[in-house]
Amino acid sequence: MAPVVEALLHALSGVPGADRAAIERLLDTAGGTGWDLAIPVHRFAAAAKKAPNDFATELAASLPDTPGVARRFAVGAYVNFEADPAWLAERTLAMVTALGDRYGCAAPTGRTVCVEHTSANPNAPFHIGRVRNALLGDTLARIERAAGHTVTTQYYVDDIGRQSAMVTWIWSKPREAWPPEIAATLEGGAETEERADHWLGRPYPAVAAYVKSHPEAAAELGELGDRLERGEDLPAHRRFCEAILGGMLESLRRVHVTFDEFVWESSLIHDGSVDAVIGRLRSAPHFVREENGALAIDTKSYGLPKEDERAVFLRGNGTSLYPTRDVAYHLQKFGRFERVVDVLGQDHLLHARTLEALLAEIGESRRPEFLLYQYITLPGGGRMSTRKGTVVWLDTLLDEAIDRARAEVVRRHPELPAGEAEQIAVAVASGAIRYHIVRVAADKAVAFQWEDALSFEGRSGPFVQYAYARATSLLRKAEAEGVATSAAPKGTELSTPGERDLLRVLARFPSVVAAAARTAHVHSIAGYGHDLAEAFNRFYQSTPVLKSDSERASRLALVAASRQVLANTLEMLGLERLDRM
RNA sequence: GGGCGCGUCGCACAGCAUGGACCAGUGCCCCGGAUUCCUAAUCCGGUUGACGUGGGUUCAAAUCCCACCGCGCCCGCCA
Repeated sequence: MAPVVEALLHALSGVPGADRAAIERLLDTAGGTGWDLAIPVHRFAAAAKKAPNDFATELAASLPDTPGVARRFAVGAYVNFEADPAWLAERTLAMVTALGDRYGCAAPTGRTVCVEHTSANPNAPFHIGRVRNALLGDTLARIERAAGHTVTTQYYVDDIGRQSAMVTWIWSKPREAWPPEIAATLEGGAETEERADHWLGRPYPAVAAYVKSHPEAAAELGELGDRLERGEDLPAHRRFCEAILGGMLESLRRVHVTFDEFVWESSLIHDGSVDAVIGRLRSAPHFVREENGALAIDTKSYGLPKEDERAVFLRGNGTSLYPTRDVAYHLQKFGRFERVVDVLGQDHLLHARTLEALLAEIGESRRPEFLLYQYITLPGGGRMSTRKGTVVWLDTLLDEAIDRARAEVVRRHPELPAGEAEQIAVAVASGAIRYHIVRVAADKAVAFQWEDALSFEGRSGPFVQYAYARATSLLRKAEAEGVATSAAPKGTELSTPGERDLLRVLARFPSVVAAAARTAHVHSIAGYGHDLAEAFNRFYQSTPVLKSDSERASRLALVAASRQVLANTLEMLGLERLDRM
């Protein structure tokens, strides 16, 4: 592309507006036309006061020869550049081979990025309404790493506040003292058989309902919340939180989501950083004191869509609120990272704006970047809510996916040992779920559908995994038969339409990754994975490799490169690579 | 009421940032085909569209602007 830009720049010198930026913006890979690069010239023709079609014809004729460009010609008001296919093939394969795992990745930038995601309260098992945050965040972190940054992922654990206190509140009471409607939730379960998050989280919805209609219980709970914030009762509470969090993380590990660091909300209170924030907010420009002693910031000048136009940061009873602690958390992050990214449900938008306002009030100029996403709703519509009990657990979905995948594996490969079949089933299941969630743009609401989530065909994770398995098994066979792969594949031997299409998709990968990082469009990597797998499958179906003669070594090199790029794509999406499936 | 987001074949999505060959691409569904040949979780062919509505800007609008309609979310001394 760069040489073509230079050629155009040279040929268009003297035309007003024909600068490098304009050319780069207009020059694009031509869609279904079959040409590799194309540029519309209307704009330049107008500037030169000529008819667009004539201008294009003249421009095409006046362009200097460019390495890698086989042909250049005008069609209507467009100038097309057809790449020399052999040149493109050899260059692409050489690049993939040389870079290997790093193909598609940018050179290290040295910039540090913190991606905070998931951060679900440790009070119940992980449900699929929450999994979008985890998958978006985890995949974004992988993309940012590929973009050359040094990435740290953080999980902010909320162990302060009433929601978090509910579990401790109920479990700290002797079982005989539990209200019957809460105790009933334990029936049919077995402590020794269920994972901690499932077992300890069982009464949570009932507790939430109970305290709504029982003021004395609500008061007790509020008191516990305050004690926790003051640092009392913390060890017991921490044990419950850790037990449940441990279970939730187990669910997340099943879909290959892990974290570099955990930041406990209580630690920000106990190390004094929340107090420091409160002190700074007290002397902020728009500080106001409410009647009962609560402290707030007047947010009129920030244009928040809040009716009362103020953000309370300290309750009348002297305890802090979530936004206040979040300011402390962000100051901590700003101190360690150059960029700070928060993955948030779009219902937290107002909170994000409030956070920005509070940061401005204390004179902090840095801001986090927000990746906002819409929720996954129930099949009939409506939010999943742990408190309302309207959820599908991630574990339930995974178990179902594994069952279906296992059935498929056994049907296809009855000879496989059970252990290997199971391993494949697990990989296919998690791949299907990850891909299904991440393939849709974050700002699109998604209604959960079992059949869609569990699809192993078409635009799915297993589709991409399958292409990789095919490539792997082909190369395995080549090795077993002692067939050599060319170290210097000849572009002229890779000239079928299927090969050229595949080569083009391979060549596209680095710019797809760069664009995904720039826009935080995580779903575009999923889209690329499908395109690549599709191109490979078409090639595979239409072109013999091991059974070919003179082209065999070159074709094997193409297969090896495809396998490499499929591997890099799968890694970026967090899907397992399977040698067979 | 105010704010944010979304609205594209029957269903589910991509394309919108930077308008350009888009009489719009993909998957599912439906119909028909491909396995003596490297894995048929695949491939090939067929059917399916007022890009929510109306206006505007432009040589050019799914893409930008305005208004309206529909849906979702938010507007707590919850998180």
